[in-house]
Amino acid sequence: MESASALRPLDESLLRELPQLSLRIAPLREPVSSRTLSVPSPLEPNASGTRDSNNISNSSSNNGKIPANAKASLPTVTEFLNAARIRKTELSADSQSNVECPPRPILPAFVNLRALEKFPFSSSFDDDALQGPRKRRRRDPQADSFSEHLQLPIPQAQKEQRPPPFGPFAILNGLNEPPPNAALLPPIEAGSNISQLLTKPSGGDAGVDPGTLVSAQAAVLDSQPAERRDTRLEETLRTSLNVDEDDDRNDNDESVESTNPVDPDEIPLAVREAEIPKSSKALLPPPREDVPLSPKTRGRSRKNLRKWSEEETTTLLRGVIKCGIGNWTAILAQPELEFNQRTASNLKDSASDPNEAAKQLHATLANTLLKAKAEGSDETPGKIQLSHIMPSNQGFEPKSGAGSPTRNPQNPSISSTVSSTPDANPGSSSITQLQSPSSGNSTPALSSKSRTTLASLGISEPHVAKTKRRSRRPFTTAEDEALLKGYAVHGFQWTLIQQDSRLNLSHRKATDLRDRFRTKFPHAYRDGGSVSGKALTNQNQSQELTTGASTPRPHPVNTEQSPSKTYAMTPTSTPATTPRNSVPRRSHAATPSQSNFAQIDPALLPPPPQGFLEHSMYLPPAASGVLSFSLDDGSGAGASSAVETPWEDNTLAPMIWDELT
DNA sequence: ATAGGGATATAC
DNA sequence: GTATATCCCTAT
Repeated sequence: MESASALRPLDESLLRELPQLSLRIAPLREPVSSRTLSVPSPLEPNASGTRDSNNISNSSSNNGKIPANAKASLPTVTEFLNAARIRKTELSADSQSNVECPPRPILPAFVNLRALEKFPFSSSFDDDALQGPRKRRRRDPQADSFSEHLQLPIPQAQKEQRPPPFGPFAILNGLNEPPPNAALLPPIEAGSNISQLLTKPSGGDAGVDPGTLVSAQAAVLDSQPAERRDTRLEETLRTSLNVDEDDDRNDNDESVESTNPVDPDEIPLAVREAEIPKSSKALLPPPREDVPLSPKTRGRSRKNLRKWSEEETTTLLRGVIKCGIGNWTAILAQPELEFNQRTASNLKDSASDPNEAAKQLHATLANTLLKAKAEGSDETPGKIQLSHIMPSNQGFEPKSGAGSPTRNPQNPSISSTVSSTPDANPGSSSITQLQSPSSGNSTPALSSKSRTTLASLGISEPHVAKTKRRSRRPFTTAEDEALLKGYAVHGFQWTLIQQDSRLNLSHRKATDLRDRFRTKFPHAYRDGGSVSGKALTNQNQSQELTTGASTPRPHPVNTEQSPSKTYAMTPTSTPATTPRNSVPRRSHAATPSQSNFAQIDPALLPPPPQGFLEHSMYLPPAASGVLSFSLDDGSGAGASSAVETPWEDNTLAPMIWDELT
């Protein structure tokens, strides 16, 4: 293992260089050829063993011994090709090459099927090919997206943690509490320093910050009457902050509010907070002059401490449900949600510190959110938020999309929550999700109680519910083919298949792939056997996989290119190689390669590698030559011809690795 | 990470 | 209502 890993780099480098070398010097090629040869022959580890032991190849040694590692060490397809080419050239030049590689004969045979599947060959090649580009992107869209989007969850902890944006602000908040003594508020004289400061920053004291001012004010007086002080303060603030509005405001709050054209959201929080909502007025003694105002300076007077009515709380809850916790601004922006001049900050505060009346609601909300978070981990919070808000916005795919949006042309749904790509997907996945409510299970996650509560609130369905289950997306023919290919290469390693960039199955979850394979090729899945061509064909047309297994075709005819291909891949191993079916599929997982393919019918298997590759179509004749070489040089030309014939019948379409290269 | 099995959605 | 595919959760 270790050696293998270590060696590999060398091998690669060698390979790269080889072509040159080989061209130049005949003798040199040997190492290469030998290497290639050694690699593939997993069929008979023992046989290879002789080779392995020595110099030649690291890779070879690997094969026999360690499957897993072997992969890494094994030559990649590219390498093979290169080697093949080289060799080919050499061959043409002289026959010696043949002599040199003893093992070759073996190679061809196993190369075909198995190679793809388990062998280092296949695996290695995958790795190489894949690794570069695909880098094992951990698809975890969920986690990422979730974390990103999810703003709320953890309600209290997070909230508490959040540091106040500003120092001053914090201070102001502190001031919210009614001063123990009214007198504490500093009177603000028009001419006072403070006012000056406010109005004219440039003034002497300009350097002072609001917080300082506030504290200073507070410190300052006791003597003055609260009202007065408020008034003054307000005026001062107003002057400094809202010059234009002075006229209007003087009279009363309402006028201010009603007249104020400015979008609430746009107004600085501090300012808005300062303003007194209509509802709140009732609660608070209306100061006459005071129109609330100032933001920074004055913190919020008692006026601002407006209690949250039940209605508001409910509204908040709804907003949270719709938009998600933490999206206070978004909630405020909801047209249907009216708050009494609450600011985003207010919403946040309320959420974290609900009054008694609303506690229950909050509790419910919290529960709901938590559940949603827990349950819908795969979903992005953002999605949750938006799903309901925008009626137009229908479906979205939670996770799969996030991971690899670009790859699958077929999945438009992937789109972000924002975008509305409801039906972009032919599969209609998006649509299906929305439907969920009807089925009745749509909101399994929520407890009945929660639901009831929500219902009472007028919230028919929490967005959460919708997102819960991904929309159903039937597997397409292309996907099935890719799956088969993936199976051929990776065996039961669904994750690898899923991550294999060549297969473009990233939009599916590994489990999805497994499920599909399980349903489509039950026999193969159970027995770890091969997938009969028939299965594929079936699947293309309709599925008969279930039965399909029963009718295996000895030689599936394959039409490679057409969508409906028959894959003859049966992972079977050559008879010699492996014990067959006995191996439970599990083996696949652990050592997918061998068990799977090996087990399958020998009849199918035998295809020579060359044929196989060539067959795969992608390779041009020349390429085939190369391959043949790579696969089994020795047999070389002669073999190739022989090989081709049989193979063609059996199609291993799946194995098209041209992509790999 | 994969296998097994349950739940749900969809098609017939 | 049944059959099936797909999705999902849980155990290992």
